[in-house]
Amino acid sequence: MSPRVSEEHLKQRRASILKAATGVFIEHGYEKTTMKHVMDAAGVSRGGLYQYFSNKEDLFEAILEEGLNEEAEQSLASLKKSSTSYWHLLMQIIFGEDATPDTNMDPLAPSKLEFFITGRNDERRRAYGERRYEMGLKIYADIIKEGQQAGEFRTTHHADTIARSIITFIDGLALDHAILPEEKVRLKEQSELFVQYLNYALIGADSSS
Amino acid sequence: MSPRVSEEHLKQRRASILKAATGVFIEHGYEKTTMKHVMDAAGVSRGGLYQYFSNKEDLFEAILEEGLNEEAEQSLASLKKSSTSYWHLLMQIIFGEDATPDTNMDPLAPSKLEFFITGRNDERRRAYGERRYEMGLKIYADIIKEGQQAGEFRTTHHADTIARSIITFIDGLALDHAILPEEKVRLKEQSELFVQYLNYALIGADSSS
Amino acid sequence: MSPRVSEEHLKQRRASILKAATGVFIEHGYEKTTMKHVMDAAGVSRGGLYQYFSNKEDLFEAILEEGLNEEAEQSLASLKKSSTSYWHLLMQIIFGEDATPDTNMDPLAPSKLEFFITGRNDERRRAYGERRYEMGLKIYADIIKEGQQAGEFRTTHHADTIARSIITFIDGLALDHAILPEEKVRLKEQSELFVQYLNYALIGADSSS
Amino acid sequence: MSPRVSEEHLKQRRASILKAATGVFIEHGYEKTTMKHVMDAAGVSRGGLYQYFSNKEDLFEAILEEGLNEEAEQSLASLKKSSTSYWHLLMQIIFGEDATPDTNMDPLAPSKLEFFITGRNDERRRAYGERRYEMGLKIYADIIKEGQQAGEFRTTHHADTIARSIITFIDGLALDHAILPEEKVRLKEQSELFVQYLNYALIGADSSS
DNA sequence: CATGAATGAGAATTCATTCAT
DNA sequence: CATGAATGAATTCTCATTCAT
Repeated sequence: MSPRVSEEHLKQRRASILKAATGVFIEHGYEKTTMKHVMDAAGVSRGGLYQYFSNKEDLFEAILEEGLNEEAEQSLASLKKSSTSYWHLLMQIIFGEDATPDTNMDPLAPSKLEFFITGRNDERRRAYGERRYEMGLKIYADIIKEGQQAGEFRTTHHADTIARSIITFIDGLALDHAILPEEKVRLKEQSELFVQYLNYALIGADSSS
Repeated sequence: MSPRVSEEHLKQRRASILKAATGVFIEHGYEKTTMKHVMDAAGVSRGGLYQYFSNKEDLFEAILEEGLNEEAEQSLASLKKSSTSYWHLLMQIIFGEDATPDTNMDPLAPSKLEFFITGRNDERRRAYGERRYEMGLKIYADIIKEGQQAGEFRTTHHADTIARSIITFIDGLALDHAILPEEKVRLKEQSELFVQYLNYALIGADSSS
Repeated sequence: MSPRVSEEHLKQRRASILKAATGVFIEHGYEKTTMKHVMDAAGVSRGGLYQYFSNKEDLFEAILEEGLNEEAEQSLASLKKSSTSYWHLLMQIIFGEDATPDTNMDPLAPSKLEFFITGRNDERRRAYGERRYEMGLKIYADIIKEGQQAGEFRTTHHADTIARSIITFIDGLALDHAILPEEKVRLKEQSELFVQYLNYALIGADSSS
Repeated sequence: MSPRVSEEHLKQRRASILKAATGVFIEHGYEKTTMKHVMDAAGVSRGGLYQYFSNKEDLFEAILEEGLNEEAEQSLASLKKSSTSYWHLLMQIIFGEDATPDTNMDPLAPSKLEFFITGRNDERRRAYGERRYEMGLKIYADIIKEGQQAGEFRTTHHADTIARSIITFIDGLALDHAILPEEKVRLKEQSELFVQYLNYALIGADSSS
């Protein structure tokens, strides 16, 4: 009744395919990646691959979900540790643990953009994208709202609008970073300026970093 | 022998293909558009189409160039008329004639993003994207610099950094607008907030809209 | 070592697979049915299924054999009970117990036709089909011959030819019934006409039902 | 504007593909035939084949239509020439020009049966099959009706029912002929018996062979 | 015996691009 | 110049069957 191959093995295999696929997607991008690429990278047969993921879209979404889980855990952890201030918490969520603008970017980000842009006319994909957007939005908006209630942030602007702007900016950066070489995007400088923007919008005084 | 067909005719034919193709790219996006789509929309034969544009990429770039020309002319014209202030000029370039944030977006924008994102590993395309980025950057940077020299803008930030951020923000908006329904992006609200910040960063007084 | 699992159990398992498979073949037809369909319907694992039947063909033939056994038993039983007349016996074998044309048809018939038609170029399948044909033919032919010897049937036509015609007609009906909706085939009317045909061929007088 | 390749050439090419495909379908049957088979037999490239027929189903239906046209013309021609009697006309339509049961059968018949049987759960195919059935039915039914009105045929049975039985019988013969070797089907003997009965049912006199 | 993961041959279909007319 | 027939490389996906556990 129970599978002869340990469930652990299955999970590992799935994970290894996912990992290999992630690498492939990073290298070739979503559109250019073929199932053959993944097969070769993961060392799986055609049928084996399709056993785990019924098509490229499914495969990519699985990767997205994985990422989501990681992010979620991370931000949750952050939330708890960062008692100092809502501002600091926000910075942590945006820039990671050290709350400081840096040069690192999710290497899969370009493919993600591709995935959603090329699929913008597909109902299913679109809905999926919207759900993800809402989730991200909520995280930022909630913190901002709490900060406003706690009196740390000013209420001049809707928490929602600011949250949206955070996403917009991050998306914009990801986009430019995907297309342009680092020396043209100047991730760090732009991020710093953006932090100032947020500081202005949330706190008002010019106490930038 | 002089050409059989008047050069004028050729130009017109080319323009009509370009126009039809633009519509097709807007509707289907870059990747999903096939040469057949364009042929049908433009009422050209396969061979005819290839006579003018040697492949899909070439065709799309031609459309991009056309757009560039229009924009260039427009901004040049704007430049001349807008004697009032550099601020007003900047707004005009960003938001068009009326210098006011609105809901309109270049309908071809999503396809442009597609074009550059999916082609990010292609040397040729990448170089082309960079050139375009530089051109856009220069326009914003120049105005900001001039505004700074004229004393209208403060020099707290590098003109260049602000110019980049403008592009990043616009790209981010375009991206989200491509993927999400308008009620989720809130183009106008986001734009207004951004303008407010720009005003703060360049001029300083908190004279929000 | 004696077998671990009782032979009874094995038989039952086999029978349950066969039953489930029959349902699947009826629903999807022979070609469209996949082993997966059968597995799911029978609640057997892939390996389990192959333990009992080494491939789809084997599985289907097993079903055919089962059917054959049933039919054989049935007709044998009929043979014994029906002492009234050879005519009545013939009707019973063709139309079942009540010896009357009705609307019922073997639901598996369409798949059987598929099986033999699509496999007509396969030596093995062809031979199998021929054997079955011969068996069916013999049953009809024997009764007719006996009826002729008993003087009940006239000898104008070869028993063999009439027997063949019975099969041809039944096959034709099964075929049309498989393809067309009942209201187009008119099973009953056609059957009645056919009975008349037989009556004509065997007895001659127009004493139709 | 007009094609550079003569329309004649196009038709010929299409016809040649159709002819080659017919041969392939006769040899392998509908299901087993692949587009590759057709390509090779017709000496067309993959793309070329798909230019003319968008898939296997389309291709096969085109062949069916061709056949229909031929048959239609033939029967129409027959209709006109055969002034002798309705009976003779009927025989001509069933058995061809010479109005005599013989051993010839449409070599494509098995594939046709396959096509409709394996596609019996497909809405489109089913509808197509029904349409064809109706057409065939009408031809037979009309003649019988006319014969009845002319007093040549008796009205004991509905023209419609007899027409259906003719089709059923022919289908049954085609089926058995597809599966069994000629010496088992005995096309000729069966046909003769059937004709005899038809004669009895329509005319009544027992003028058997 | 049972299990179901893994295999891989094979089929269908699409589309950019070429080239004879 | 214009035309559209022809090409064929590429890709996706399916499924019967095998075999290690």
